[in-house]
Amino acid sequence: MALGSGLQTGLQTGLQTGEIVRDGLSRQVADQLRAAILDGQLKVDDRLPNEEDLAKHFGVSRPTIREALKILAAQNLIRSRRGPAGGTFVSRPDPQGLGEAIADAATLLVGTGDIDVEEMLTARAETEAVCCRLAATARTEADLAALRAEVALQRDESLRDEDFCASDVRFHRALVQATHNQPLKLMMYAVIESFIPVTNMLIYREHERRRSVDLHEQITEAIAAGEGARAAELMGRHLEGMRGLLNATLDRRAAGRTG
Amino acid sequence: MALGSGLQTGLQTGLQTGEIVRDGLSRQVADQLRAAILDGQLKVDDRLPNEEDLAKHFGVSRPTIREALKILAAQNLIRSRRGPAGGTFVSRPDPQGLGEAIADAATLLVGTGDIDVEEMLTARAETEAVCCRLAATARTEADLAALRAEVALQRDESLRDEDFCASDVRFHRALVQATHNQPLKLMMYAVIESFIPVTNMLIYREHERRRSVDLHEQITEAIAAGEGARAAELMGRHLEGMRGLLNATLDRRAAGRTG
DNA sequence: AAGATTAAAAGGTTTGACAAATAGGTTAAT
DNA sequence: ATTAACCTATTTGTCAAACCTTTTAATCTT
Repeated sequence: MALGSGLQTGLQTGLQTGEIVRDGLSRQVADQLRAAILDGQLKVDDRLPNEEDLAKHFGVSRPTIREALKILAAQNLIRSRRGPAGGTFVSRPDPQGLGEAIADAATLLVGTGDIDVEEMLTARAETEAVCCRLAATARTEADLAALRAEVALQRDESLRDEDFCASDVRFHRALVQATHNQPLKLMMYAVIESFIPVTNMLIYREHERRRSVDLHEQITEAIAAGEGARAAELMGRHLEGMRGLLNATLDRRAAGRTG
Repeated sequence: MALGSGLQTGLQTGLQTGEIVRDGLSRQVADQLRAAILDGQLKVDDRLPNEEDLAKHFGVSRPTIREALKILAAQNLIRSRRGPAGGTFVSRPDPQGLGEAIADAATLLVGTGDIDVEEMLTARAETEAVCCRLAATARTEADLAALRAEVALQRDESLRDEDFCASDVRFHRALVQATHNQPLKLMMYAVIESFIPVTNMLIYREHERRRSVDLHEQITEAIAAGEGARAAELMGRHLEGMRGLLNATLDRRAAGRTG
């Protein structure tokens, strides 16, 4: 779309109405462009006018436009390239990028104690059980192969803890993939990219890994057999085990701090 | 923290190494500041140096610093105030803002047809069933009051469809709140802020609303009675009903397009 | 002591310029 | 004719220096 047509400017400059301004011309410009993208006025891969034209269109300077574009780029709504044939384009929405943002936020939330680990394990247990059930009916052979590959890797005793955790994350990622449900996948990014790493960081130092691998394997085979309920039940047991270990770990840390 | 101490600059300017630069000094500055925040070098409510000092510290210009700060502000990691005693501060992480980002992404995914409505309803059914089960044990009287208030509102036949949908969203929000599980709440933002509105937009024009309200009421009372399984089952039925209506709607639209 | 005035600090915005990357065409050499 | 090197225009990226607006706190006035 050429923009220019439907897109209103209507920015609130400080000089005019004196009404409540949600601070910042760049913010307002970003909001309007975002609205245009979400409304479908600007479609995926559409090219926006160049920065100078945008500046003219909105009646602001180029640095202000650039700040606005940076905001949208930070939200993965647009991307920019230099050169002729370059410019700013509407991005295809990308769950991956969103996952990173979620992971950052969740990391912070856990760090500040705003997220209780107990609650986190409950959320994991419930949502991953859902994935197990759906995966049991929707999984393909490729999905099973991916799950089994991670189990096999985790059986390697010489694997460093760090790599074990990475494999654990991939296992759960593959589990979600096996549901073949895009929206669920989107939601589960919060779990995969942040809750799982956080849990691992807390636990795996003292966790004998074999029990985890055994459960991973049993879950995989239950899914392969189409037994969703059993897979879900195993996942619940897996996380219950973690809950116990986690509490022990936290207790020991608390004791170490006071003693 | 005063910054300056632990924070390395080490930006890759175009003139130097010629190595792969992930485009943009502002991006690099933002990445470093973000890392400092996530590492805990910069704690919540810490004040960053003013923009001019940051520019000096990183060896870039003020507009570049401002772009970097806009990126972080867009991710709700920092906030800025004017005036002396003003400045840029590390924000308390805020699930609300993250939820909006998830909602934006989900809205786009639905808009571009990357999300299948069938899959969406499955995801809704499964995850909201989880909420029902947890809410049945964790809900407080205040939660029940909130749920009942929305049901009562929805009983009003003179309510405009638009307001009915808004109430529907609030009902589901209250349902999630009743689980008293922060991480689950975080995940459910995708459902609440985008999947539900999308579903409503597609359906409620032709939906006799009474059946929905009846189910909402039954779900609420099941939760009040602590019968999580029954609440989950009712929610499943609710969404199954929607699935039928939705297919009928889509079929009719497809027919109207060709005929 | 209470209120009005004012100065300073900080972010917000503008202007104008130059740098770097890159697609595409042009020219020169094979 | 083909290929390689080079130019050129376009667009984002960066910089520098100023000015504006908002907010706070110290100062002055009453």
